[in-house]
Amino acid sequence: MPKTPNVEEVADQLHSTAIRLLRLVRVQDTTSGIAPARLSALSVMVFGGPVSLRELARAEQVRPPTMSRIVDALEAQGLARRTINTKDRRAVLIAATKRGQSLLQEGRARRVKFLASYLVKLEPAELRILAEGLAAMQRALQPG
Amino acid sequence: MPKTPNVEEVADQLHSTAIRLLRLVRVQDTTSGIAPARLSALSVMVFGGPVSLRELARAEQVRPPTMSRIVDALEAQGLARRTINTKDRRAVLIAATKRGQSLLQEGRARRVKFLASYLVKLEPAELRILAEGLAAMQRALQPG
DNA sequence: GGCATTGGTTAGCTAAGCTAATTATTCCGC
DNA sequence: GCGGAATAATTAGCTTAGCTAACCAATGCC
Repeated sequence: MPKTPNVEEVADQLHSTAIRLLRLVRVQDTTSGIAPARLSALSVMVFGGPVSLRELARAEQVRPPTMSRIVDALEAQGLARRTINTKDRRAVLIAATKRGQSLLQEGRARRVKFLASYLVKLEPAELRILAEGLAAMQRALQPG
Repeated sequence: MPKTPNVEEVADQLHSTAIRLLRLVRVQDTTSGIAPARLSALSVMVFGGPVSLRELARAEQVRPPTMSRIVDALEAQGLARRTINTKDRRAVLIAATKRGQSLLQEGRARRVKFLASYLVKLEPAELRILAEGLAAMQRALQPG
């Protein structure tokens, strides 16, 4: 029976491994031809559905004026669209276009495929442990 | 005996969990009063020792001119220092100052502590699985 | 109906990214 | 050991991404 690991130490490992992992997959994004901040904002719309600009800004940890210009750029590239919110005409509803959706999905698939190419080095048992650890982490990060 | 999970699916979960995790801890960096790109470059020096500008740029996936100015800023803030490399006088050696080191370590500690505050919600058995999964992931990401 | 609140944009700044061009070494071939 | 190619860094000048302050438009509430 292995001894229970120290929480701070696990957090430390987790932190640096996450950094390394994203640094690794980030290289794949250069192919997409879309700037990181825009890609990230687009991803929020694609996975969360139409959102107001404020929500989008909050999700991206950015101020509204910053997001306003990112959305300008996404619109100019035909990847997102502002639509009027009939419930509250102050707010806009921002949604990804078809093209924005597929572009994001392709980029994401590239990242995931690339990451998977590292995971195939693991034994089935290791992969299973990784999947279980991941599930535990997701529970931990859950709000509440 | 649980069945062996699908590699692509694990990669997918891993990817999105890593994104979520870093987005979560990033909030802690606002306290440090140092911009993200600088903090990240500083971290490379602190953990890897003195490096040339090119190495630093490569590590950060950035072009040399960009890194040159980040180092300018770090020097101006008294967090890093360029020293001459007597072996190759074209190149500079960039190192964190004492103050740069402690500033980074404090920031890192804040992030880790914050992350740890989520992990305490886990049962000892879950934490152990997480630690094992993490070890597997580190093996997978290892170059080679 | 008037006024505070809320959502978004505009203006104007700094920081962070890029390419192209310049300068200073180093390396290499002869 | 000299001259040219290659390499390390910086400078110049551009775009994108971040910010605050100021503004306009719609909502909401007494």
